[in-house]
Amino acid sequence: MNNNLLSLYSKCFGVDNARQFFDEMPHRDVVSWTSVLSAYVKSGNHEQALELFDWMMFSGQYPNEFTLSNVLRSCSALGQFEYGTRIQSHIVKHGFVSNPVLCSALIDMYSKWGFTEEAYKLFAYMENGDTVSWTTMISSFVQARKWGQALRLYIRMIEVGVHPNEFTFVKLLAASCFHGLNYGKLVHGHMIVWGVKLNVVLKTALVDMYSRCQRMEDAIKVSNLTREYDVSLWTTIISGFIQNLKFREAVAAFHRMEVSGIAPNNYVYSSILNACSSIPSLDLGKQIHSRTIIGGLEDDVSVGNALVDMYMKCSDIIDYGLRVFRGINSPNVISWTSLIAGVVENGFDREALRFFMEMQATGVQPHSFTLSSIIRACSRVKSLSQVSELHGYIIRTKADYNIAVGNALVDAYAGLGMIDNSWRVISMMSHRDAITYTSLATRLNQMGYHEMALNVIPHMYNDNVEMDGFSLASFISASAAMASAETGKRLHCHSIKSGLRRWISVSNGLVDLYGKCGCLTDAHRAFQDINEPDAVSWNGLISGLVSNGCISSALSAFDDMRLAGIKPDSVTFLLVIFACSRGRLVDLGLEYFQSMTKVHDIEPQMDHYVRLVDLLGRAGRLEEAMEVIETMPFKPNALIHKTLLGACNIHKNVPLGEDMARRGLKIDPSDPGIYRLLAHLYDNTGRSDLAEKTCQAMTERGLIKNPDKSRMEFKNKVHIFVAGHDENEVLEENRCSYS
DNA sequence: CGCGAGATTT
Repeated sequence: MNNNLLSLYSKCFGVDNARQFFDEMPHRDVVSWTSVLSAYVKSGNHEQALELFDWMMFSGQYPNEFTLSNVLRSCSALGQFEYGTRIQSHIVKHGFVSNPVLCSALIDMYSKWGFTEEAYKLFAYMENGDTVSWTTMISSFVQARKWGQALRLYIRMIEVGVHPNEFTFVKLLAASCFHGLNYGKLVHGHMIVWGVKLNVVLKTALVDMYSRCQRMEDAIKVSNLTREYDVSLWTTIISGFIQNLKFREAVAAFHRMEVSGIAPNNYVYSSILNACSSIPSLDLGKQIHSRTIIGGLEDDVSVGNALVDMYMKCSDIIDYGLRVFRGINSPNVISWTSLIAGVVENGFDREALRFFMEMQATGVQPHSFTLSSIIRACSRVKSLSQVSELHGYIIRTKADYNIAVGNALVDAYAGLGMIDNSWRVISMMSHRDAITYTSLATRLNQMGYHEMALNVIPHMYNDNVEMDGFSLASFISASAAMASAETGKRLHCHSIKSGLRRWISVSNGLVDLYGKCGCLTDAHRAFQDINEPDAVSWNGLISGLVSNGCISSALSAFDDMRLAGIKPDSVTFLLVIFACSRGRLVDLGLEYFQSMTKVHDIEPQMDHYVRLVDLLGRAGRLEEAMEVIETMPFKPNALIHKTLLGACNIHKNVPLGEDMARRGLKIDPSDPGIYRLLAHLYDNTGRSDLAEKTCQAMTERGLIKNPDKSRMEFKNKVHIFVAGHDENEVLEENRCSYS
C-alpha cells in the first residue's frame, strides 16, 4: 500500500513530496527505492538519482533490473563513464545480461558516449534482439554519422524478421537523406508498406528529409497529411525554407504558426533570426528581437547567439551585436564564435583578437569554427607572429583541428607570402578538399605567381580532390594571366565535361582567357555560351576587344551591354575610357567619364583619373590633363605622373615631362619606369647627353630595368616579348601534367 | 518500477 501511495505522490505532487514520504516509510523494498529513483530520472535530477542509488547499495538493498535501467540512464545523461561500467559489471555478475531491456539501455549508453563499436559488440552479443534494440543500434550509427551502416542494419533487421516501427523510421529517414533523395523516398515507401502510423514526430522527420533533399514542395505536402502540428515541426519547416533559400516563405511560415496559436520557443526564434541574417534584413531582425523579449526569451543562450549573428550580419555597427552579447548570462563557444566571426566579417580584426583573448580568459575553449575565424582575422592584419602563435596554440592544446582550421592556416600562410608553410600545413592535414587548393591558388594568383597556381592542379589531381567552380575559375584566371591558351583550353574542356561551365565565374574566366590570348573568336563564342551574362562577362568581352585593338567593336559591345539591361560598373568605365584613349576619341571619352557620376551614379576612383589623364595626354591636350591632376579629389600617385610623362613623350614636351618625372620620383623614388620614360623623352628631343645622365642616375641608385613582358603562345611554347630586345626569349612551358 | 524517435544558433 505504501508503494502505491509513493507512486501516487510522485505522479501528483512531484518528486520532492514522494521523497519526503519515502524517507518516512517504516519498511522499504526494492520497488520503493526504484520508484523514487525513477521519479528523479524522469524529472532530470540525475545527480540525485545516483546519490539515492549509492545510499540504496549502502543500506544493503539489492537492485533489480528496473533499478539498473534507471541508473544506466542517469550515467548516460551525466557522462559518468566509471559509474556506468560499474553498473555494467553488476549486470553481468548478477546474470541480467539476457534481459533485452538492460541490453538496449547499455547499447544506448555506449552510443551516447560515442563508443559505436563497443555498442555494436553488445548488440551482436544479444540473442533475443527486439525492435527496441535494433532501433537503438540504428540510432547509434546515425549519431556516429554512419548513414550507410544504419541503412544496412535495417535490411538485416527485416531479414531476421524483426519489425520496424515509427521509432525506427524516424532514424532511418535521418540517415537516408544523406544518401540522396532516392534513398529518402525508398524509406518513405517502406514506411507506408509497413503501415506505420504517421505521428507528428515521424512527420517532422519526413519534412526534414525532403527539405534536406531540396524538395520543399514535397516537405509541405507531407506536413499537410495530418492536422497535427507542434513547435518542433514548425521549426523544421522554417529552417527547411531557410536552407532552401526561401526566406520569404520562412517568414510566412513563422506567421502561420503564430496564427495557429502555437507559441514560438527558443528553437523557432533562432531559426527565424537566421532568416533575418541571410536576407539580410535589419528591420525584420529588430522586430523578431522585440518578439523574443515579449516572449521572455531574451536571456536564452541560443536566441542570444542568433541575435548576435543577426546584428553582425545585418549592420556594420558591431556595437549592436556586442550589446546583445554582453546581455547573455553565460556565453558558450557558439556565442563567442558568433561575436568573433561577426567582428572579423566587419573588418575589426584587432577587436576580434581581443575578444579571442577574453574568451580564453573566461575559460571557454575555442573550437574549429572559432579558430578558423580568428586565423582569418590574423591573416588580414598581416600578422605572421599571431598566425604562428595560433598555429602553435592549436598544436599544443590539441585543439579541435579539422579541415576548416587547416584550410584557414593554408590561406593565412599563403596570404602572408609563406607558400612553403602552406604546403607544410597541407601535408600535415589528414585530408584536403577543393577549398584547400583553391585558397592556395587564389593567393598565388594575387601575388602574380600564376605558374605556381597552375602547378597546384597536379597536386589536387593526385590527391583525388575534385575541382569545383571556385577552383576551376582560379586556374582559368591563372592561365589567362599567363596568356597560356593551351592550358586554358584543357581547363575549358574540363569545364564542359564536369558541367562546371554553368558557373558564371568559370565562363567569365573563359571569356577573359581567350581575350588575353588574342583569340577573339573564341572569346566571343565563350561569351555567347553564357546564359545570362553579367557585368563581369561584358567587361571580359570588352577588355578582350580593347586589348586587341578592336576599339569600335569594344565600344559597340558597351552599347550592347546597356541595351541588354546590364548596368556598367566602375571596371566597365576603366575599359571604355581606355578604349577611347587608344582610339583617339577624346570627346567621347570625356563624355563617358562625365556620365559616370551624372548618369550611372558611379564615383570615379583614382584609376579612372589616371585613364582620363592618359586620354587627354595622348591627344595632346596636356594642359587639361595637368588640370585634372591638380583638381581631382585624390592625392596624385606616381602612376598618374608617369602617365602624363608618357604623353609628354609622344608630344615632345620636355618642361612638363621633367616636372612630371620630378613629382613622380618624389612619391616613388624607386620606380625605374620614370627614369626610362624621361631618358626616352630626352632622346626623342635630341638631348642624348641628358638621356645618358638619366640612365646613369638610375643605375647609381641600384634600380634595375625590369620591363613589362608580353606573352604569346605558339606551338606549345610561350614566347615572351620584351621591349628593347632584339631576340625574343622562348620559354619552354612547364606543362601541367593533369589530363 | 525499466529500454528506442523530432526541431535552433557559429
